Amino acid sequence: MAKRAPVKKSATPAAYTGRNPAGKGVPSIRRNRERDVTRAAIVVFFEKGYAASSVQDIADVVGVLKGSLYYYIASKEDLLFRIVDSVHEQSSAILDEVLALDIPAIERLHLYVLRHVKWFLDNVEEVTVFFRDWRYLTGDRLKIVEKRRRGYERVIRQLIAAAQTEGDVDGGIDPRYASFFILSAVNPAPEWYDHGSGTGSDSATRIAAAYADMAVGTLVGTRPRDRRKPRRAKA
Amino acid sequence: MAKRAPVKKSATPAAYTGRNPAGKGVPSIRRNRERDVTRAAIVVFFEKGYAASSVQDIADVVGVLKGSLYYYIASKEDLLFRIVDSVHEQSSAILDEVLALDIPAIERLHLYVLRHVKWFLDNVEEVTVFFRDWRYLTGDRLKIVEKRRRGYERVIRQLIAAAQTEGDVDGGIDPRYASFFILSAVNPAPEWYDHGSGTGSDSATRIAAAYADMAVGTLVGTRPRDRRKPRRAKA
Amino acid sequence: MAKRAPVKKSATPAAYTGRNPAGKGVPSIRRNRERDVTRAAIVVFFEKGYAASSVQDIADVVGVLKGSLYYYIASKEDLLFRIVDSVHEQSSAILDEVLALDIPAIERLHLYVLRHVKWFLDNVEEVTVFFRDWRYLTGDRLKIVEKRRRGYERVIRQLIAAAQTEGDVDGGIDPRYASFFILSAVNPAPEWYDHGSGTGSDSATRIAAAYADMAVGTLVGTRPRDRRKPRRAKA
Amino acid sequence: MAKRAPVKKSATPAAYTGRNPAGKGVPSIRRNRERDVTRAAIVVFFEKGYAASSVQDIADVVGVLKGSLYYYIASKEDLLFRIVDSVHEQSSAILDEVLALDIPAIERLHLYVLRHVKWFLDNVEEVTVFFRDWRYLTGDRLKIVEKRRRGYERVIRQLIAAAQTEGDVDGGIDPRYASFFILSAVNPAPEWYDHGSGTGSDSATRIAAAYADMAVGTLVGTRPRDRRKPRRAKA
DNA sequence: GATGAATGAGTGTTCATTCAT
DNA sequence: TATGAATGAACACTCATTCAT
Repeated sequence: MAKRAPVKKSATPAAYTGRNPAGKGVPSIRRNRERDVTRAAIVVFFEKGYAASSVQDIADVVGVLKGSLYYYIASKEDLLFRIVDSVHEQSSAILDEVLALDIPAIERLHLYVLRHVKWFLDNVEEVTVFFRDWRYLTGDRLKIVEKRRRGYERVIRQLIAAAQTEGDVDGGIDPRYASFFILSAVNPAPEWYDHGSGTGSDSATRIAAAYADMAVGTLVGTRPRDRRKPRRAKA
Repeated sequence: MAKRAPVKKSATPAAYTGRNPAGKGVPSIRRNRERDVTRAAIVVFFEKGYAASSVQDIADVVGVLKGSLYYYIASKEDLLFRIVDSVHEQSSAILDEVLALDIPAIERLHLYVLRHVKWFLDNVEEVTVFFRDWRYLTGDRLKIVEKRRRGYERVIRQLIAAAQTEGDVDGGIDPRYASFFILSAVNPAPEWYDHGSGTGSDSATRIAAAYADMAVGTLVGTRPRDRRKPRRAKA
Repeated sequence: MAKRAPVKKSATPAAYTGRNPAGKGVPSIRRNRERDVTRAAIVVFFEKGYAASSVQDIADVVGVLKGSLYYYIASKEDLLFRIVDSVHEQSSAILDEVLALDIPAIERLHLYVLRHVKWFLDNVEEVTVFFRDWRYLTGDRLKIVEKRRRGYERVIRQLIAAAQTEGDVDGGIDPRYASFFILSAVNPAPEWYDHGSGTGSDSATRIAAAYADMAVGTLVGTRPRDRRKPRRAKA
Repeated sequence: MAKRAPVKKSATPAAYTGRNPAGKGVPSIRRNRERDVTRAAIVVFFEKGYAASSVQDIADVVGVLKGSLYYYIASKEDLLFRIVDSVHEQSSAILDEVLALDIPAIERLHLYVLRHVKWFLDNVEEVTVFFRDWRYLTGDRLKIVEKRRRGYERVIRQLIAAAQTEGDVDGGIDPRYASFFILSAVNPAPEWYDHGSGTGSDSATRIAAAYADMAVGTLVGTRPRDRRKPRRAKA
């Protein structure tokens, strides 16, 4: 997964994204404390929601005193931003990769939903925090995230419009609504998936496939036609 | 009348559910304070989220002292429950009405999504609070809401299954995933709608129609067929 | 019971002590509201303690709105003072009556404890409030009560001293300590009596008799006699 | 160390029961803050009563901000429980010590009252809080204390019964009433002692001796002897 | 790096009291 | 007489943050 951060201007140190070569000579025990803190934040935020989580909760999970956390973080919101920022990058990477492929728009869309949902289900906690709690950011960081979200939505919209141009999607469909619809359907997936029923976790791939099919169906289903449907899931 | 009353003490006071005869002769200025409080809570919760809202915020909007609110409410959570409960009843009413119709399942589904989204867009604030913040309820009230949600999802699932039996939906679709998908797509609608772009509010009906079409498309779109599509939106 | 109020300067209307001839012509339903309020206060204070009781609690018992209570009372403390004042008068009456008898001091003491405990057990609630919560009075009212208590203790002390003079009580006993001892033993009686064990309420007379015997025993038991009495204090 | 600790969390932290080695080298200024808080609570509760005391009052005495107290305590009630618990242990220790002696029951009783009152007078504040305010505990802690009290009373009762068996106490005495009587007499001792009159504090030993004598007198004084005894109860 | 202690502003909630009607 | 509404001060408690050590 090639990284690609269109905005990148975060206070986020390189170390935290884990992409430094694990510093030679630096005792690895040390370096991981920072990741531990982020991991703990993800778990706690996921379970209680950002607003209802306390710094103490996170300190408890890390196994460190509350005050000590401030060696690693600047503020509670800082932690949220790290998570949001990291998830954004992963998400963008997936999108970029799919967009770069030389296949019909409708197939790119299908593939994108497939990979997105799969990735989502494999990273339920942090991605849920991302989609649920980004609103609690403030100031510039909130603006950054809002901008990214709009950009993201725009790309999907363009993809749908392209599929229309290519004749695979009903011209009567409003790409804007459709992108809302699909993104909305896809994002809260783990909420149902995880708690709603006892669906085993190994079915992540199956769910992703079903979602991809349904997303495409949303677009093509309203058009009276003969063929259609790209790369179907075997399940 | 949420105050301590020696006689009756329902969690859902008559006044609030709107079932009192609205006392003739009583100056309307007085009678509405209770509604004012609930309205203020809806607005505040909608804007800041339940967890980040303070009772003070609500008092400020109502224009009374913080402590005075407790003449009308038992607790902050109480306020949330009122909203959630009220929205639930409206939502159920719509569903029940549609379910009672003697038309094919696929058409009931289409009609349901149409009305649901329309109602949603006409009541963006409280419905958003409902879908976003119900999680912050605790104890029995949380259990009640969770139970309702599961029941709700089950009804939609059965509707999809019925449409499958009636031959209008691809048998390969998993009704469980499909109900998740559609509910998820539909519920956060106003989130995009309201903030995402400057879509005029009079288009609520148009949006609802588009959503209904897409929802049905999700189900039928993956089935190779000729006809289909119930009651289409003219847009 | 002849009344005897050495201080009497209370806001307490005659009606409340119940000694008015129940006003002819005055609808008795009316007049009793005031007593109801005092009764309710006794019950509530007894159960929760003065400090932990709320005016709302009392209003609930009376069956009236909180604000309405203030037609009958000036303040919460006012209610406490009424109770304390009333109990004081009853208590004084018993003491005065016994003191007036022309019998040996030791017998007056025995009789006094007998009647005091009997009266106590027959009026557990208000008397308990009296002994437990008088401390919560403030200002002049607190001073009045403290003064009465000291006077009360002085009378008992003098009675003991008289019994010493009459040769019925060991001269080595300090009347001051003895009066403390006996009053202390006697006052919290209902606390044990009521809750401690399932002693039937009809045994009030029996208990009173036992207490009277023990109280006298306290004084005469240490009198030089043949053997017994372990390790005596040199004082 | 009453703060949230990931590792251990006893209701009775070592420091407070005084069982930690009082860390050599650690500046004593630091170590005592926790005790300071408890001491302050004792003083404040003693003077105003638990229910009428505010956490602010205690913070004022300690000389920290109200919120800072919560680094040391979990709740206001927690503070009360610490006091009650500590007093209970001291009290039990005295009782156990005396019970273990190989002397007649009546002498054990005499000695017990002697030591109990002496200890009481030497720790007036906390012991008064113990006897006066334990009722304000709630839930399990209340149950614990109630159970202990019953156990305590039972032991005294058995001691009296033993003294009866050994022929030192009148068989006509009801050990239950007698234990009530003596415990009641003894427990509020400091209440009179401290405020009632200007008795010097060095007389604690004298008072204790007098009380011990009177307590024993209570039991032996009613034993059939030559003359004396006015109007006895027939029971 | 990490601790232990403290801060101070804020939280939701309670409650005695007042008062126009 | 009694109500319904509001007040405003106080309450117990929380928490993100700071900082000397």
